[in-house]
Amino acid sequence: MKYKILEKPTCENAYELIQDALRKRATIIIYACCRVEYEGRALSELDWGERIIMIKPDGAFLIHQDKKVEPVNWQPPKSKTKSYLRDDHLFLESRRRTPKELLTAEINKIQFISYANIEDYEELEQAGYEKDMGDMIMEKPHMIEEGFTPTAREYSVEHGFIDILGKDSDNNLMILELKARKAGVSAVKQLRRYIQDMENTDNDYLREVEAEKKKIRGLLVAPSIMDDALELIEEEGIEFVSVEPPRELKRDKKVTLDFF
Amino acid sequence: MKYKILEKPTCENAYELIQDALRKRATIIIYACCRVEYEGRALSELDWGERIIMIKPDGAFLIHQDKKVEPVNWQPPKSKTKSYLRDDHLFLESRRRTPKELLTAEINKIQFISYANIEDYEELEQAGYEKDMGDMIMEKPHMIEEGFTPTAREYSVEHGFIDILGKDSDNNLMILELKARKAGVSAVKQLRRYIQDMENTDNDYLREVEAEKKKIRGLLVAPSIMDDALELIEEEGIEFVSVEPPRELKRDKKVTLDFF
DNA sequence: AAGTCCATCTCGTAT
DNA sequence: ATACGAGGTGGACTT
Repeated sequence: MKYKILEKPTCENAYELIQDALRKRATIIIYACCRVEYEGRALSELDWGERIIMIKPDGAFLIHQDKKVEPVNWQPPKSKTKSYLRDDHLFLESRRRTPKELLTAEINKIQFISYANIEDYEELEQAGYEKDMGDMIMEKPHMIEEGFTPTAREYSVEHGFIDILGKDSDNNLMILELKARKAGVSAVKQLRRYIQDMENTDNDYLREVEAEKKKIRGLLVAPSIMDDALELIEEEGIEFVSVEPPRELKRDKKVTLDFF
Repeated sequence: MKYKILEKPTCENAYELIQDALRKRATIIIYACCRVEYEGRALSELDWGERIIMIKPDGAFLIHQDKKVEPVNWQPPKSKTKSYLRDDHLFLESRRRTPKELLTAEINKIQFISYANIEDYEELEQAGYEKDMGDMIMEKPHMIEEGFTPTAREYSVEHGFIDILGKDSDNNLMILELKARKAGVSAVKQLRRYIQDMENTDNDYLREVEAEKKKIRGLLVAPSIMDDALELIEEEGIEFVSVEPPRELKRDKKVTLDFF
């Protein structure tokens, strides 16, 4: 059986179905009137009302109201779900060990309940992120400027990691800060801190730079930049390079490569 | 009618039900085999597989796989949903204006589809957040230390907002950074920046402090602190004060107040 | 409409 | 297990 639905079941019948579904590691959907309590990292209470409850085979537990993308209450994957009957009501408990968290839904009326063993073997293919930008720049450094040579990725400094470190054609040190979205003031400040870190820290790159009396160039690499960030950049002598994050899915890329 | 379910409907019948549900501003749940494409802030593609699709009356559109809390694809509230039939398949489109985003689900087989006008008039009551901590400290400043007097909340400085600004019993300036969860290195760095901002900026507080030759004290206020953050705090001369975020719901509070 | 910041952020990944 | 950072972050709030 692929799925099962009960309409307006008694709490007892719903309880049986849930036990069955939990054993079979199925995905459960319940449309019911419930009251919810959560205690763990924070504390919350939601009075009686109709909601959609979803319990996934990985232990994820979601309670959705009829608005917003996010569930009103939830537990993450690997939580343990239990159900029991008490005072003519159906209770659902989802428990997590670390951190210790407990979500309890008390149900008094069920419109419908279903479970299904969902068949899905696909994963989301996506593009357009900072990592994709970094990959692209490492592969095609000339898109930053002619003669740019990357020397390190995720280079650790006092205040974090420099996305890409490299040299220009005159052997000046280049510090690249990548943003996949419009860059704001915070990105400029971050880059400024990295530049200071490189100036202050005693390291191989800096010694080389000093020995050759070269400059340290800071480059903010993003598709676009906010006005106030642009002002700050000019004050700081930082450069801005406009680069769009690549919008090519791996699957499409593979097809292209296979083609040649 | 409160809700409606169709089991194994044709795409045509499902289409009719969806049109009906969208008119009635109902919440739609579909368990179906689909393919999904998204283009907007990023780009993604999800090949054929069974998923749960939820469309809420506020325009929120969610596609859930059988794992994780977060939907694999989604659109936020106020998105516009359209559905149409093409090549024997059912298409669902959810469109957003700013930023321009489009989510398209192509459905070839439906296990079941339902819609319901959910009755829920309750909102989540919650406690245990940074704001609650701030409220509590403003009300009972002595919990920071004897003689502490708050003078400002959300005080704007160069790099952000100081959670609480105040004075100790010797009239030294105190900068409080609040964290409702375990504080890490980043919280210390944030506080350090605020202290520097106050030292560098020409402002009333500082003039007063200088005139009286007083100190500026930085306090990290959180339930606990990570080891590396504690090391950094000691280096920086910042103080740590352990405060648990209050865990009292407004409803309970009101009841308590009514009682007396 | 755009910016800012918190969150039971979630989720991946490195340690 | 824990720490750290990115995210189509979402969502509330301010400007």
